[in-house]
Amino acid sequence: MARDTRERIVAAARDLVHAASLAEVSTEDVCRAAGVHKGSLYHFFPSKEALGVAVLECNWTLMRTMLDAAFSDDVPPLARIDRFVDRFADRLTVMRETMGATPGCPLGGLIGELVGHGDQARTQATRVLNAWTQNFTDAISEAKGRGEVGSAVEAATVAVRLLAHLQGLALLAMAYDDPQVVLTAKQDFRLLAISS
Amino acid sequence: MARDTRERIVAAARDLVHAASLAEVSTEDVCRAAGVHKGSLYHFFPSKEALGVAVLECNWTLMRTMLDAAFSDDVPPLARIDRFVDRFADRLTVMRETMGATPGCPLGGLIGELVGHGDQARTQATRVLNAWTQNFTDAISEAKGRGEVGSAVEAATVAVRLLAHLQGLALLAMAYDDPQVVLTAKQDFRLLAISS
DNA sequence: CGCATATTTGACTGATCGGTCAACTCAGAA
DNA sequence: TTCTGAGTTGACCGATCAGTCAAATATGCG
Repeated sequence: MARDTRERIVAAARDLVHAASLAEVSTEDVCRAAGVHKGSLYHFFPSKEALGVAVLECNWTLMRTMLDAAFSDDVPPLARIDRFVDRFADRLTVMRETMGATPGCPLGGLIGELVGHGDQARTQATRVLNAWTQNFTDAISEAKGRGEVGSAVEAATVAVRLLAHLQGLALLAMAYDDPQVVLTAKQDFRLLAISS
Repeated sequence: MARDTRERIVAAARDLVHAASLAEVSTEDVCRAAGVHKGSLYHFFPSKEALGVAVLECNWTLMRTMLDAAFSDDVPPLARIDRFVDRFADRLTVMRETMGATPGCPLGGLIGELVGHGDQARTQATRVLNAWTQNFTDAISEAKGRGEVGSAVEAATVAVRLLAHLQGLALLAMAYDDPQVVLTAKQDFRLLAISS
């Protein structure tokens, strides 16, 4: 019927997978939700795993959009990080209302699942993590130039820790069904970034 | 044949689940690995989900042992935390050699999966997280009494952040297939605990 | 229009899933 | 010795799984 079939499949899969996991969602579930038949799914994707990679790519595009908006340089670098945390928490809150429960990080959860699934999936997973880290690296680097964080700080190293911290908070937010848990990241990031 | 059948089932399930996820492991896989028949599994467990809860319980017992050893008061409180991180990393390293890849946290991964699976599972998951957090809370509280961390620090609040940080680092360790990633927690914990 | 290609259909496969069941074994109590 | 009940067996169930395929249809181009 339409040219957007592939996108509809990925979008449906994204929602279902985010509410559970790739392994818990069947290709038939995805087809039903997308209003599409099995053959169409396998016309666009060679395997379920490939669909999973496409979902990760889709989630990364959405995250990329959020990152670009939050990290734009209309405010000082550390404020950008705060802004990102706020929006990340907002998104968890919205999703909590949409589904019945707080989901985890749409990237972290899928990455954890795909990492043990072959080379392409693993490569894609680390690529996404590296790209995400880069946003933090840039912001911290700029803050360092402004003297807002100690000069002994190595931006790239700290950035990895910030990403890890956010991922862990997202897991706890899911476990306690409380998106607000991640907001503490705003203070925590400063503590992790200030000294080396 | 033996009275330890239930334990063999749980142990087999634990290994398989830790190397992948509960959803990716079938009851037949578990039975094969445990040298047991389907009926025996369902004699001890009413459902696959109940088996998952038992695996979480088993992993928690193992973690409890590690925690008791690491947090014994023969060294100052902050050193206990360091010791725990070292042993946690050691365990990931051993498991990396056993399987082909670095696994995530045996508790964190399963908790993330069980949280969306009904009341009993969710309750168990939060109970484990709370009990784990308590170890950090006690150590920080004692360090506070000794003046090793700022008096403005609320131990319980900081403890949650430490656990979150460790969980996030475990995810990244899995993604990058490098258990050493979690070792940075030793420095990070100090930064997170020192001020409030 | 006619033709080639891209997309969609929907029935189909063989394997595997979680779970059930009646029959069987065997240790221990009376 | 007999009885009992926990533990074990292995075949079996209906449902669902990921994936296939030939035929039908839509689309875009000359």
